[in-house]
Amino acid sequence: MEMFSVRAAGVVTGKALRPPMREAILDAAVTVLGQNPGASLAEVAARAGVGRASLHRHFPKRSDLIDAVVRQCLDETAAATEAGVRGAGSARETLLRTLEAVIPLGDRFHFLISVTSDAPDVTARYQADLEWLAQLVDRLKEEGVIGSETPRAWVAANIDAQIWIAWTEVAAGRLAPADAAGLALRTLLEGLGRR
Amino acid sequence: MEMFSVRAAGVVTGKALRPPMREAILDAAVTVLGQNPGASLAEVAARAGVGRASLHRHFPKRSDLIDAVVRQCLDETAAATEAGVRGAGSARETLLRTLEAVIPLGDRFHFLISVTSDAPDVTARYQADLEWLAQLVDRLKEEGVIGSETPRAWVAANIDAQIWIAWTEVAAGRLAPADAAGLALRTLLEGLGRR
DNA sequence: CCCATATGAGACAGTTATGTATCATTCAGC
DNA sequence: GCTGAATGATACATAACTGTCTCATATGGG
Repeated sequence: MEMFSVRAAGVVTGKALRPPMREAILDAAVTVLGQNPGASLAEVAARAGVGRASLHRHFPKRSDLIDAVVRQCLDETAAATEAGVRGAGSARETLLRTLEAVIPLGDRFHFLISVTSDAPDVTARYQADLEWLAQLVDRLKEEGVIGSETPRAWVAANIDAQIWIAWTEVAAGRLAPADAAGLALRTLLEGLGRR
Repeated sequence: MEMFSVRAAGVVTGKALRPPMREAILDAAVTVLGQNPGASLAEVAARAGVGRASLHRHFPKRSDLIDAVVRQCLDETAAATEAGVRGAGSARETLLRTLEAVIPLGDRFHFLISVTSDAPDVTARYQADLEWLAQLVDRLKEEGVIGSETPRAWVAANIDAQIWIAWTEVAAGRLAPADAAGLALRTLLEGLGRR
């Protein structure tokens, strides 16, 4: 079992890459709490390969850990969507690039949905993300990619669903990562019907 | 707040409809535990308007309550899909009628997904439902409604997602119940793109 | 009217998770 | 090698939930 994800920024100490314990705990929390929001901190610490006491040193209270994970997930999705927008011309291209960037973060998405945080700035950022998605939907309608009569909420919910489905299928090994975003976009716009 | 759903079978006692406490508890459990699987039994009892001790009289252990709710949800979805199949000719019509019947049970679906039961017969019935859905997908492909190259799991996941999205939108008041199944079917087969 | 049954309220012990504190150990840097 | 900071293990107190029990009450049928 590899304890630390590739994503964790390491500190070069000459030979080995030593990821800070904080990163290992956050990674474990995403996995464990995403799968079971009621999991104990002992489970998170075990998954991270860390003592329970050490977990409490970095995150004194359970809510501190939750908040930190939520914040990290928001940061990652924000960076991913920003990268998706950068250099994209049309709204359709923006959507495709966003799907490509966000689908690998499906577990982050799942965590944000399953866990409720009551920190004011967190909900504000979450609302901002929703607003950004709503504006993308409007642009898609303006371009004629999506029918103007389709409710905005319906479109947004379908985009979220495609992200979740694509990530699940990739994680299950039933879909090649490179094909995920394209299949999701085609399903979103053209459906499953025979063309 | 209406404490008992319309669905709860009542016992006619001359004047009033007096739903058995068991039904009230099961309804409350679907709502409360569906929203937060880690909720305490005290919350379930409060939602049902019942004392916590009375809840334990009907369901001695927490797992007994979970199992009973899962079983009820399976019964309801089975009845709904059976009603959907009855009298439907084509696979496409079967799909539409199934959507019409199942979308109102979206909270049941959500509960079945969010809660894990380890009772052997429950998992067997759950697997049977998945198998039934897989066969429907095959029939849809045979009829040419769905492209034969689309992976079965991808189709099944999309059907589940449409059910969930449609129920959510209806529950939020953003979609008329009568329009839900049709919109879901159209999105499923033709996508959101302008026709 | 009386009685059996079911319920609500409360007390209680057992279990689990949380958060804190202490102590020995390990590891990096000097 | 030495020192200090960080960690792991452990113990502990607290809180919350669970499951059981008892008792008072009400409600419906005979």
